[in-house]
Amino acid sequence: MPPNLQPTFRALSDPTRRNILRMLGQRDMTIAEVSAQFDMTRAAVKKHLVVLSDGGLITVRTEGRERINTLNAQALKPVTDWLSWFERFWDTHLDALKDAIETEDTELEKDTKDDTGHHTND
Amino acid sequence: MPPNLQPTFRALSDPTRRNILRMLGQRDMTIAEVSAQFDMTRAAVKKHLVVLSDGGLITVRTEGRERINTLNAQALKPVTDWLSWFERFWDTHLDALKDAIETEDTELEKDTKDDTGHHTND
DNA sequence: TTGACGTGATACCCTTTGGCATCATATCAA
DNA sequence: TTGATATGATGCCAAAGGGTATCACGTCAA
Repeated sequence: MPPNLQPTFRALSDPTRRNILRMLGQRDMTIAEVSAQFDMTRAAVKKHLVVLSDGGLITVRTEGRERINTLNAQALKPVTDWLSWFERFWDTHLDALKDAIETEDTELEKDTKDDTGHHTND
Repeated sequence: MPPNLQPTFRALSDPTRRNILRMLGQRDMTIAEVSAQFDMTRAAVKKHLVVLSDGGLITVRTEGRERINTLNAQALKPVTDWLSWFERFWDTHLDALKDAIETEDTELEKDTKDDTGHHTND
């Protein structure tokens, strides 16, 4: 059972945060280093980092008085998995996946309070 | 040059909208049909459909007095492409992609007003 | 010890977002 | 025509989001 997608999708919904992920994909950075790349205060960047952390997309380790932010790209896997369900609509060379897809059809997302699960499809 | 990712990521950031996409992946639906699946007013669902449309994820065609919503899964492609940049961190069997990835390294996202492009990395 | 430095935390602001209620408009069916 | 149906559009509201400014606190280096 995949973890809740919502915090991760939420984290990805902001361009600043997406850019931070790309930056951290190149090297670990302190908050100050990340902040230096943007036209906003350190506090604002810090907020973004918290959201990214909530989404599991980064981890933070303390090193002296610094906080090193590290990309945790594995947290993107549930997102790509969710998206892969739709690949059938543009990708034609799908074969073995069909079965897995079909069985997964009826299970829609149940990751937040407002998911009522009313889907009476099928 | 991929279209702006922001409207698409934005559209995906809400669980109701993600569920709508899954539903439309199974069959085209009118607004009323979509609304029937959720514990919210038609007006609220309509707003979600507008956001999905803004993100290019659905198309709408008029049929009599009805509005048929159709999934446009191709609009997810830029998202998966963006995410694929990170696959190197959990996927090991990457070979030919390495070069393409390297050349793409320096080009971060430029899809909104608040992307300052200050990235002095490299 | 004493600052400077890196960060956490909080309060406040304005805008966006997700929801509702309501009314207007167009179409289908008698 | 007349009424039910399907939708569009608008205004309102509370909450969330993205920023700022500011202060407190631990850490490093003299």
